[in-house]
Amino acid sequence: MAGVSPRTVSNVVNGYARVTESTRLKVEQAIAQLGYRPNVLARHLATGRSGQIVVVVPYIDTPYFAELLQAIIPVARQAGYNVLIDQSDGDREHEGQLIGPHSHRSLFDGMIYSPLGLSQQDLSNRDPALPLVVIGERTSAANFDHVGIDDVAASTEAVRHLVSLGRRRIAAIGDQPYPTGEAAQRRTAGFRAAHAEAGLEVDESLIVSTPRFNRVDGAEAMKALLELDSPPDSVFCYSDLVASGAIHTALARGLRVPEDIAVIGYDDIEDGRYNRPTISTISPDKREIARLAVERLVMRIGSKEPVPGVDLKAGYRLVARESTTGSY
Amino acid sequence: MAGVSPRTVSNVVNGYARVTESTRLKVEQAIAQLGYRPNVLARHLATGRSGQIVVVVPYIDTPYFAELLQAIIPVARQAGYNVLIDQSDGDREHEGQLIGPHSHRSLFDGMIYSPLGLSQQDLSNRDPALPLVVIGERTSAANFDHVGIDDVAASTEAVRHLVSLGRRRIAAIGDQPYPTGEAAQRRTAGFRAAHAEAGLEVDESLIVSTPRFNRVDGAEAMKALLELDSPPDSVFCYSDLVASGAIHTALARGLRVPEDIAVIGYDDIEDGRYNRPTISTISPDKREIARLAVERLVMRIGSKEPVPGVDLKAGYRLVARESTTGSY
DNA sequence: CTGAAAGCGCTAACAT
DNA sequence: ATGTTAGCGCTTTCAG
Repeated sequence: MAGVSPRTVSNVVNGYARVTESTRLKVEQAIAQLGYRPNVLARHLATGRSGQIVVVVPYIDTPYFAELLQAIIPVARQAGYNVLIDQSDGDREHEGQLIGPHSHRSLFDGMIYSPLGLSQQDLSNRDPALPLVVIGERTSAANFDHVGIDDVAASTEAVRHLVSLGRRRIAAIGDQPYPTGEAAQRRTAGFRAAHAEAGLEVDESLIVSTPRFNRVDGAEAMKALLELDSPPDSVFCYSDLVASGAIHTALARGLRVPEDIAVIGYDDIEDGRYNRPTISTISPDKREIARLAVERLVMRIGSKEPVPGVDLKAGYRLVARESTTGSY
Repeated sequence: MAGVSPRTVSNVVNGYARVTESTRLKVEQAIAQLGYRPNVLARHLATGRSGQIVVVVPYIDTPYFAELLQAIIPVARQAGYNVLIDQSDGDREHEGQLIGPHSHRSLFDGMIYSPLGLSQQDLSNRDPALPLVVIGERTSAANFDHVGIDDVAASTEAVRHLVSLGRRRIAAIGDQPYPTGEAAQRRTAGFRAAHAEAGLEVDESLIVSTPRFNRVDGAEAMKALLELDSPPDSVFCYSDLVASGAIHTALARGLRVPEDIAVIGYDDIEDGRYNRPTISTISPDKREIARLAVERLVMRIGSKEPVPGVDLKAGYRLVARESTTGSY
């Protein structure tokens, strides 16, 4: 209809080569008139790419991951990719299967992965043909990238905030002193750094470990802390969910938050803004994380040569809300 | 390698026509030896199907939907379909766009849809070429199916349970007396039915509406109920999240659950099993819902002629936990 | 800058 | 029951 060859149409549609303004116009008009839509399936076959990326998170319904997912989807769509969502359940075997050799086979072109059960070791042994970007936990390695915020610095800032409010007996809920708990350990490192900075001693009995980062864990950890002979005057929780549980316990015990005990969380999930009191938190820039991860993954997918793994840091900020400052 | 034609290989791979045992063996051996894997992309192009279905839920991170999603994914995968997840945010416009004409265009073969903002009207006006199964809200229509549980019966049973425990002033939290609140209204209908059955009057002031079915809504509704001159002795909440919020408020007011006020929810989300007290609830058979929805959708996708819309009912059961019985 | 034509790897009507 | 073969609709090498 435009009087040109498929080649030219393809060029116009994909914005490839330089096409004369006049022919481009002709083609675009024909496209509009015909209501033509490229057949995605055919394109996939021709290019050998599925146009899909999969993002694997431990749990879909954990607010932090759900929000991250919601940030990733539009960015990926923008870049021409569809997003497949997979839940690993923090199951080591399942996670291993996902990144194992040929797990994909034309189902997806790359993976954004938030590991829980897998060690750095596992991650490095994976199918090197699978473009991979890891989010949150772990650090990068030779053949994949990592996107996250500076956990140590962010945690230091969170604790520094408590110190600045005059708190001195500061507890930490969420440490995970084992190989797969790297992210938690970085937060503990920040916790210690802030103490050092302020010339405070760390009372080791105030650092409590939890298997996961959810409400129940927070509630029980807080209970333990409140039963100490000398309970803390403030708590740094490694997730907002933990903070929510911890606050719940404190209130149930008749304590006032933040007057009797200040609580700060991590993640800035929406729930925290509606909690009573609203929860102070470290707010990672989820959009930036999403953007960096997708950009990097798309680059990897497009690259012919192997790409060296890099560590990308997104921004974050401290958001002071009622659970520490008490004011509105 | 097996000395047969592509046609035969295709037959074996897809289990199509009758293939001689001997040739099938030869082919299977060759497949194993070569490590052959069918190219999904090519198959898609040849069949004109993408092998993907999309499931649209209002909010990914609402536990009920997240659990439903987790039930659907394996079933769909089993049936050879990949699952795309989309969140509508309960946004009417967005939802309309999703089911509008040509919204899909080879991106997916069918849709499982849990509407929130769309009316029955919108749903019927959609692109009739898109195979559709609706979950939860609404009822079926000429050109799509509906899968759900019998909300009226289930709600009746929930309230009957309260009655059987000797409760007489029973409240309901979650009514939505407007066009898009059909599911809520069915629960209210069950609430009334149980009253009629027991010869109890319905006190209209005990039926409180909420915009959504979440914790905050439940907490605030409960607050209103407790401020009545003659507060209820039990509450039927239209979701477990609502129940969780309601219980929270009750406990914060120093009431005992269930002694002072019994609470029953709906959905049987995992959180309810860990709540303190654990939450009694109506437990829809999510696996059956998933199975029915996928089966029906696959059938629709495969069918050449238009399929009449049907209403499929999945099972459910009453699960009595601490929030009503108090026992463990 | 544009055209011609060869696939991408599979399925399925048609033939035997 | 199995072989032949023509596409599916696009991308892309090679010419011009």
